[in-house]
Amino acid sequence: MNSKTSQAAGTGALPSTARSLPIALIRAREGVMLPIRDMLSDTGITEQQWRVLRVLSEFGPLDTKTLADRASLLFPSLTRIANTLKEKGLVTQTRDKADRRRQFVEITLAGQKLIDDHSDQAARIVDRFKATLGAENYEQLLDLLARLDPDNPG
Amino acid sequence: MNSKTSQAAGTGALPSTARSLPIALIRAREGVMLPIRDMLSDTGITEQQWRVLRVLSEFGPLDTKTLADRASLLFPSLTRIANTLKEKGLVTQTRDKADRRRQFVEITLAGQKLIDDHSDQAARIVDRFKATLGAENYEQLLDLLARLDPDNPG
DNA sequence: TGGCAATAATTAACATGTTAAGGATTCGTA
DNA sequence: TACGAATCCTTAACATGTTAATTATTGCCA
Repeated sequence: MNSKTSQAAGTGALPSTARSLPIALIRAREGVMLPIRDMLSDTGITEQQWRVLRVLSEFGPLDTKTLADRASLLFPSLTRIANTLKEKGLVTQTRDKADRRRQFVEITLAGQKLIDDHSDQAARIVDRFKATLGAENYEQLLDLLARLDPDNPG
Repeated sequence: MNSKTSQAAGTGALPSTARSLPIALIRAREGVMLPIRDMLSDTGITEQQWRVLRVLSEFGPLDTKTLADRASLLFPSLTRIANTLKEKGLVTQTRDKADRRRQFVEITLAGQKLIDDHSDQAARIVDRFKATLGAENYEQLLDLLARLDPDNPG
């Protein structure tokens, strides 16, 4: 035990771990992902793979960089995930003919079907959290979180 | 591209991935951890190892279960992290004599020194985020995040 | 007291996060 | 037009996240 435990806000000292922002973010993410992982458990895909499919479904075929950006994944992760999804037949990957360094990823019919088959259930999960916090708080939470993202225009 | 893109709130449809709570949580965590990882880069320990040391420093010796709880780590992760920290001489581990299944973890002097040597810098990082959002918003953010944690008494 | 359920922790196996290094291709420009 | 810098992506290596199986110990109770 040291001398820096549970201070008031803004004192320039470290907060108690119980009021730590990183830990709070982890716990919240854990709570939010729980029902989503549960929903995905019978599909055999992970939350990250689901995220990639969702982005592709929303925006259409994307180059790897844009896809990584919108799905919030690092390149090395995306490389592996794209390979996995290809093996599962949920996406296809084609090389850009104009710039042979670039790749385009596109969702397949099977991939789109997986999204369609679960979008209602996913929407209910979102609505449940919205109800938990109240619509107004939910929107403000999204805004506050966005302000912590350095890549955000805000 | 499907038909379920960018709906108003509470319509029962999936939101655009740009307003997705899981993605917002990931991005925010990314933004918050960036300066912390930066601070830790010269110590050779990870953010999770830092979290474990912080909890031990705050609460004193803890059994593995309580430690996992307070540091928001799963058991398998904690097992590995505890071994790593032991090898680095930052914690010690002792078996409970009353119940030989249980282990207690305790921070060492070297571990405490690592915390002390960085607590000012860590506190400045926290204060910067507090200033970014404003103290009031910062506290509300912590409260909203806590309400998404199922293990929370709220 | 013998045996089975419950608990604490570890191990295993696989996916992802993270940083650094390496390949392939393109671009800019001297 | 040759060549070095920049870009896109992959691979490598290690740490963590996640789920399931396993081990060791304790507790319960017939």
